[in-house]
Amino acid sequence: MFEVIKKEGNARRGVINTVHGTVQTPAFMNVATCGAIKGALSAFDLKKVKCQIMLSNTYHLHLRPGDENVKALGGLHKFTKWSGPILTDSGGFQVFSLARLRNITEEGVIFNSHIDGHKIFMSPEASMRIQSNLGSTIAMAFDECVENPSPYDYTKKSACLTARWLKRCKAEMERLNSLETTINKKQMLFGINQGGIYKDLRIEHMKEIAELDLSGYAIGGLAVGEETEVMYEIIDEVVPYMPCDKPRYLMGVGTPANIIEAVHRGVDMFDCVMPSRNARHGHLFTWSGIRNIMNAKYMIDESPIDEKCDCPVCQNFSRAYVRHLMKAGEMLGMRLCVTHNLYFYNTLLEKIRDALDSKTFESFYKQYRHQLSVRI
RNA sequence: GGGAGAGUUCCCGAGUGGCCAAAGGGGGCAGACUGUAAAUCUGUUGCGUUUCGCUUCGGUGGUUCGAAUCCACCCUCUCCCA
Repeated sequence: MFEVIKKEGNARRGVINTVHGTVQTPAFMNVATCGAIKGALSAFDLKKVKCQIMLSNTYHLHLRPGDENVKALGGLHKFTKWSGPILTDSGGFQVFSLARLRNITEEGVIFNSHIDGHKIFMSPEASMRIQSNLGSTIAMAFDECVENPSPYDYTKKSACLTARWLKRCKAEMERLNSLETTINKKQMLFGINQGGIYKDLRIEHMKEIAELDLSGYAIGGLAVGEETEVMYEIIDEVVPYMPCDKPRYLMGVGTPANIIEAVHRGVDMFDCVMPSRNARHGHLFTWSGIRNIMNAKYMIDESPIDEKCDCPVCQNFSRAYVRHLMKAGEMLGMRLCVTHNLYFYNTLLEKIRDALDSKTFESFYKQYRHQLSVRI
């Protein structure tokens, strides 16, 4: 399933083998919450931006078009025409991010749909059933994500609940994978570490879930309010307790600098809405730093978004043109920006892998850990 | 030639004696965004020596303690009648 090929310090170069193909790690997962990259990119476009693995969302696809319908249509791969690996997030984060009125119990969570407000019940079993219907490559455990900082006692209670839920997720997934009608009978399950900003809770929780022998382990509940340095400290504390022979996934992170720092600390997988969302707002990542293409200074600038980038956008269009499209509200503007940013992220991870392959990651780390955050 | 109406800040447009440097949009400028309720949200948009001063609501003059707001004349535009 997963193999570490090379190591440099704590950083790891690996391969995940799945029924939908291999993922070279460290890897960035391209976020297609509702089955499409926001900014009008399809599965065909994902190939052009060097995407290895796509991420979609249990909650969103459950609400529409409905996971039963996706199953009837042959599963998410056939539906979206993305044939590579897909990871589905469990909906746990949505409970955290969009449910003001929610009721969390041992059994699960009741909260309101963001579309029409109707009551939704989500539980470990329900999340697993939905993800099984979607037929994703990797299913995420249904967890509770607490904001940082949260009180110690609440965080502890929550982490314990997430651990109990994980056992239910595993049991339900095994049951579903054994059914004749299941689309992907080799669906993998990743557990999620929680514990807020408390090191003892994080470690205790990680030790407990590591025993379940899942396909991979994620660090959740970070980049949700705490200082960046605190996030790095938590990663440093937790990684030693994560199984060496399983992929490590830092959920929802992050900036290019965050990713470089996390790889340095032993993380293998990432996902983040930042490259796509920020692109839609004209905020572009380059090898020289961060550029807001909407700024007036690009009005008559004929150079590409990034001179060092060989993406289709930088190979063809000027800053002035992209800026114009964005200012004019043309859909193409967003599409080009999202294309560039995802290409940049996927290339960043590719360069990280190349550096690990050639044992030069340490110098790569020193060169880029600050440079990519500079505003230009 | 006769009648009616209108001219407000970059644009549209509200304001009809003081609480008006002037609502609200748009546009401009800038910022935020981390398992996507986000093509969203926030700030700013006359000048300056900035808890205050100056200039500004078509122009000129006037009334008033005080005028974008009232009066007179002028200019421009729109519509209706000849």
